[in-house]
Formats: sequence, C-alpha cells, structure tokens
Amino acid sequence: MQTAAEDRIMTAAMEIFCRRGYDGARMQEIADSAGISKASLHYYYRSKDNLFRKTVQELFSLVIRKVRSRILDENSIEEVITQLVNGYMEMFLVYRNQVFYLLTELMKHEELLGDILSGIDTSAISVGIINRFQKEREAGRIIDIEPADLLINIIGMCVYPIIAEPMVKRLLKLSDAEFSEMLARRKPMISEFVLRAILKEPQ
Amino acid sequence: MQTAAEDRIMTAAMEIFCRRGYDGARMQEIADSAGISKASLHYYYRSKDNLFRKTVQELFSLVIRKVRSRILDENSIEEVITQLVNGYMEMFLVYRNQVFYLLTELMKHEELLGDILSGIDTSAISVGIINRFQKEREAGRIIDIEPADLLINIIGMCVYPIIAEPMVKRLLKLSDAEFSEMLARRKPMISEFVLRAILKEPQ
DNA sequence: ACAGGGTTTGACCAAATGGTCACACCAAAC
DNA sequence: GTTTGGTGTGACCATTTGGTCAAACCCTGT
Repeated sequence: MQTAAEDRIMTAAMEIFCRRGYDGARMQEIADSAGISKASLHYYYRSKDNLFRKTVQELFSLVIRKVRSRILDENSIEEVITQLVNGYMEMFLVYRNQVFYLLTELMKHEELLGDILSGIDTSAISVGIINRFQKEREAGRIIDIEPADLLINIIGMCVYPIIAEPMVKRLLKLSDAEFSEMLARRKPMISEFVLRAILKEPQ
Repeated sequence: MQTAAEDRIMTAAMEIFCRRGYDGARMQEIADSAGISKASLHYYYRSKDNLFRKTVQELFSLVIRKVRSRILDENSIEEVITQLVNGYMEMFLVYRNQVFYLLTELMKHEELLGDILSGIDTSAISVGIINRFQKEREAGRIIDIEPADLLINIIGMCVYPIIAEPMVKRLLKLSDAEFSEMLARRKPMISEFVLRAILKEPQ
C-alpha cells in the first residue's frame, strides 16, 4: 500500500519527469511539486535513479491498462480495427506527454526496459490483437499480411502526428484548432484506410 | 565557410547531443570528442544553448535534404508512393538517432522550432508531395483523402518502428536479425498497403 | 627578427545539484 | 508522562558543470 505522501510524490514525479526528461528533472522541483522537502523525497525514494524507475514502471502499467480488452472475439474485424484505432488515438491524446516520455526516455536508457517490463504482463498488450489478426488472415478474410506489421502500421499512423505535433503544425501550417480538427478527422479516416488496405472484398 | 575545427565540433556535437539529449550532453565530452579543449569549444560557439541551436539547425537541413526531389511529376502515383516510402525508410534508418533526437528535443524545446525552421525552406519538404497527392485526388485516381493525412499515414508507418525499436523488439520478442528482417520487409509492404488503401480500382 | 592577430589551453570560478545527517515532530503504546 | 518508531526537514557537503580569463602558441606579413 502506498502512503498519501508516496502518492503525491509519484504524481509529481510523473508530471516533472514527463515535462523535463530524466536529466532535466530536478529533485527539488519534484519535492516542491509534491509539497514536501527534498530530504523527505529521498526518505521515500532513495535516489533519483530509483524514483525514475518506479515512475516509468507506474506510467507504463498505467498506459497499457487503457489498451487492453478492447478486442472482443465476438466483434467483427471491422469493429476490432475501429475500436483499436479509437483506443490508441484516445490514449495517445490523453497521455500525450507520458507516451512521449516513455518513448524517449526508454529509448535513451535502453537497459531499463528489461527491469521495467519484467514486472508487467507484456504479452497482454499485443498478443491478443496479434492472434486475432492471424485468425482473420488464416481464414482468408484479410490479405496476407504479418499481424505484427499490421499492428505497427496502425499504431504508427495513430501516434506519429501526436508525437510530432509541433513539427506537423509547423510544416502543414495548421492552427491549434485545425490541428485538433485533423486529429478528430483521423480517427475514422485511419479505420477506413486500414480496412480498405486489408479487406479482400471491396466494400 | 567553416574552419576545420568548427567542422569537427559540429560533428562531435551532433554525435553527443543525439546520444544524450540536451541536458545529458556535456560540453567537456563534446570538446573531447572533437579533440580540443573545452575553452576552445566556447571560443567557437559561445554557449551550450548556441551550440545546441546551430546543431539542430544543421541536422534539420541535413535530414530534409535527403527527402527532396524524390517526387518527379512524370512518375506514376505507384512509383511516387514507392519512392516516398523507400526514401523515408532509408533516411530514417541512416539517421535513426538524429531523427529521434530532432523529434524529442524539438518537442521539448518547442520555442526553438521557429528560429530553426525560419532559416530553411520548409515548404520544399511537404508541399511538392502534397500537391501531387491533391492532383491525383482531383483527377479521381485515388480515393477522397486529405493529402496531409495521407502523408502523415505514410511517415507514421515508416518512422514508428524505427523510433520505438527497443520497445517493438521487446513486445514482439524479436531478435536483432528478426527486427532488421522486419524493416526490410516493411518497405514493399507499406507501399502495397498504401496503394491498396488509396487506389480506386483494385489491381 | 618581430609585431600582431587569430587560435588554444590550463587553471579557475560560481552556481547548481544529488545526496546525507543530526535533529525535530508526533501519534500510538506502555 | 514517557518511550518509541515512523515521518519530515533545514543545513550542509562533495561533485559536477557551464562558462571565463590571462597567458601561451602559432602563423603570416613586413
């Protein structure tokens, strides 16, 4: 069980780490944000490195909990794709900074991935979806595509504009409103795009 | 014109900044890597912030130079898509760290984007391709899709697995060899995927 | 030879930062 | 009331780090 102080620290740490990155984050700022002293911060989480690991672990499990159980076997492949795209888009939007942070920091400190993922049921994230894709593929309802490739295609189309938001806005000369509009438009667009690409019979 | 020392510094700075990020990079390490003293480093580039800006600017123009002029008007839309996918995949692979760095640091220091992009002909990056897509759309040869959406779809599918390499490898339980194999496989796969999605007549 | 400007550096500095520690606080147990 | 153990902190430390500076080091033209 976590104490109230630990909860406040964890919330603050996520906030600060996500905004500044590992090297940019200051223990003092995290302590201030949690409303305690820096010494107390070290009392609960021995070191910056330890706090970092705990934070990433917490974040990761928090994020993946959102994607699970979106894929019910009784749904048609059309519904599965739509659910998947909507799920990813909404999650990436809500957890924009966090997802970004996870991507960047985990890639930078690659050696942490092992520690972090070991405490999490990683198979639950992708195996269910991949199995479903494989079933459709074997049944011949979709084209012959590697399930992993299909999943990566979908995630890539969903996550890229959100990660690269400032650059996309800049290069396409979009206002904030236009960008939001674009993201909203992309939800059905990606579903249709994917379905057109993988369904054997044109609708 | 750049002096030999400035060149060595720039190369070293790209290397270090890309590996460690802005906050993680040490001026001493950059100086060592360039084979000069830290004082000399400051002699050429007044401050870390200044060196950072120059580096990002240099990187950015270096990267986008690779994408240009891949889209010749005389090519068919099939060839344009294939060229585009191949171009992006190759560029993202060669400049993996740099692209990743640009994405992460520019998103973190959003305010820099203005300074950096102002010195570059940004329209050349995307406008040519977007115009081409729009022409095909108006001619009715492809489905009714926003050119910007199509471009983002393509880039997203190309860049995501490269950016998220460690996580993808981990979650899909791929070895280095299998991952490389996957990237190679993705080049024709993405082209076909996109063409299936956008072409009106099934091939 | 030497004057002068650009280049290079070791030594140094002030500020920032992760981490420690002795001590204070406080509620529950006795 | 006193003890006790968990909780919390101000003051402090050692190290790191970006940045400075006076002095040395070239190189070229005279």
